[in-house]
Amino acid sequence: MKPVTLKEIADKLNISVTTVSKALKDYPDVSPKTKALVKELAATLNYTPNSFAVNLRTKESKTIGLVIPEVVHHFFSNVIKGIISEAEKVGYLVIILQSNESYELEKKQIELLMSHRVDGILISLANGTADFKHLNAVINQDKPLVMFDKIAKLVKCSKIIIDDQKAAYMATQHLIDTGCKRIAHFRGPLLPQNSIDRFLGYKKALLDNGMEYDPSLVYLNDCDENSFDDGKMNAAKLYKEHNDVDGIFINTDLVAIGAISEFNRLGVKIPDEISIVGFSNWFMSSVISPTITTIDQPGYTMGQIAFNQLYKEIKDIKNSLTITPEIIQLETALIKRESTK
Amino acid sequence: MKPVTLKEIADKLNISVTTVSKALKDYPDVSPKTKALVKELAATLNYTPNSFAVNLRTKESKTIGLVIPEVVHHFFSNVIKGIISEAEKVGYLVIILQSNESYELEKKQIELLMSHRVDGILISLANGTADFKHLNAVINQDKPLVMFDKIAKLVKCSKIIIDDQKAAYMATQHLIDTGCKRIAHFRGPLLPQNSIDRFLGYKKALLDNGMEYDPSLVYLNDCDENSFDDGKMNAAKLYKEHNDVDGIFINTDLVAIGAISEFNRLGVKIPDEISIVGFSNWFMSSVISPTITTIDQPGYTMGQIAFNQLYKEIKDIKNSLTITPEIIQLETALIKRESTK
DNA sequence: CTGAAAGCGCTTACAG
DNA sequence: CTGAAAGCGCTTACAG
Repeated sequence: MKPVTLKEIADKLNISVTTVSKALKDYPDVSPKTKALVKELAATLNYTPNSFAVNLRTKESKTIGLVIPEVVHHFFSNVIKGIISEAEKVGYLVIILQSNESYELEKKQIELLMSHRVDGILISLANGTADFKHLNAVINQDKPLVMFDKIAKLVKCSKIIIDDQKAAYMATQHLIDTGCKRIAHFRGPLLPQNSIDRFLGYKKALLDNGMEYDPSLVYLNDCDENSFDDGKMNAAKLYKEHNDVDGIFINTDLVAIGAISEFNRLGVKIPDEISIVGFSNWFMSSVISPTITTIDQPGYTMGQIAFNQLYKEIKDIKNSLTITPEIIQLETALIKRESTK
Repeated sequence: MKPVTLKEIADKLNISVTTVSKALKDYPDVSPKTKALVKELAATLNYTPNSFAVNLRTKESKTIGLVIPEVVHHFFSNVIKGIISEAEKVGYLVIILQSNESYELEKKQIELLMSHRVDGILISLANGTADFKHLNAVINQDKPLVMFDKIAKLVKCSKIIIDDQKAAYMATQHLIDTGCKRIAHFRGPLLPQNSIDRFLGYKKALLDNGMEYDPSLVYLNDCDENSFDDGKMNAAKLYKEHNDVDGIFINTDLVAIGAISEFNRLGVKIPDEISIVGFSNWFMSSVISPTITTIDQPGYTMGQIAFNQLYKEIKDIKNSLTITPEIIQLETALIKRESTK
């Protein structure tokens, strides 16, 4: 069963394709009678415009691309959900691609999306990304690009973020306020901006409170991920190297869960012997034992706002307006639970 | 900066568009010299074919649609990952839409994908879906459709599933083997085929072991979801109504986690007073306390196989072959952990 | 080996 | 109010 075309409707009604097209789009210069006839026939024939032809004519696909480091991830899947739900409201579809935290793959995915001529691109950077040519290439082709969560400060585009430094400060301050005297930090990978900012927030909180900053208490991950195993490994290392540590601020809840699992295994009592604050408020953190004190990061909202910003820029470019990049910062909150006193 | 077209290349080289097109696609009837010239210029100009035009000509978009009940979901996000990664290998892009477990939305999403003329559709049904017209409409338009995990037996298309009945039987048998005498079942919502099959497996295991099947021990969810709160609520109800129950087979790990949280709150010891087996092997189940005995369900593999089956059918239809629907069943395994003896 | 021509299905500026 | 015509950028059967 072949899809119905404008021509078939036109032929059956003995009018021109032009008139059919205009009637369906409610142009004012078509008689109500013709409009009614056309619309009725279109409905009974189940006509839907051939989007390939429409795309070619209008040069837009009503489709955006999303490049994300990892789909199986509590925070990112919430972002995806927020993006999809907003896109739907305005008839946009979302193509999702993973970078697996790899710069090479991220670059490839961007090129793929560009060659498929999506109307705009949403991206959260891979941890391995340190070069931004592929992103600037998008902007240079007048294609809107919006970054969220994991951004590059040097790329000139809109960014939806949280204040990682402030949130990390809040987390560390909470450890201090609840009596911790020697606080370590699991920093995650080296490159990403939010690792850097969270680290800076941690450090600033220590110094502001007159505490010593000891670089040997900052633990990096081996590779470009933030995994459960990173938490286990760093917890084991910390336990051997710095038995006097009584608090840890950990980059990501998943890593915190790994650390807790290791401390449980070692018989280290949380929060009596060591307090832990995570980051991101993964669902898991509220059901694990002990439940984890963490920073709530509004993934769903971030997705919604990121899409809407991109959509705005798509419309602006269509209307030949110049885009002025915006930085939108979302609020975070400390969620107190059992892993701190 | 406007994208480069074939015409521009042709003009610069003083040859025809036809020849340029053929040269780029390595047609045998173009001289090696011309090919080299064209390819070189195309590369320096950074030419990429306009996919809108290609789609219109070839009537295919190299894009598939995926309709899924929920993105923020451990099992489904693994499936998504499997689908995307396989699609990428053959140059296919994936548009993801959510049904939110609603039949109405699912129907709308299917229509959206059809009107965007994706090459095929992958779907896992919403719990609320009991009518299959929207799915048959896809098939009737010769568009390949492949279902996975949550399927409709009555729709004639390929299906990638696990043997839910057998897996549920295995889970229940494990409870029996570890000494449970009175076993309840949290069944989830009423409609979906895998709820039905898991229930049947549970019942069969009881009867095969000469145990009584008591319908009052089967707990349904209030709405069409499988949530943490369903687990809490049903656990609370069960505790009041059937204090003698010493084992529960629970439809989904997330619900099992809710139940465990409630039993922890009530001071019911797991597995000493009550044993629990979940379903799906969510990551969380391996880190919560107690860790949960469950059925491992290979989401990533299921996604890969589902895409490859769809891809095969897309190619078959392109070659005017008739599709013979296939049912592919994946193996599951019981993962023994602390929530059972 | 090269190219003119038709056509995929639509939209829209223009003429009547 | 209606419609002929051009064109979006490509592919491919056909002619030379």
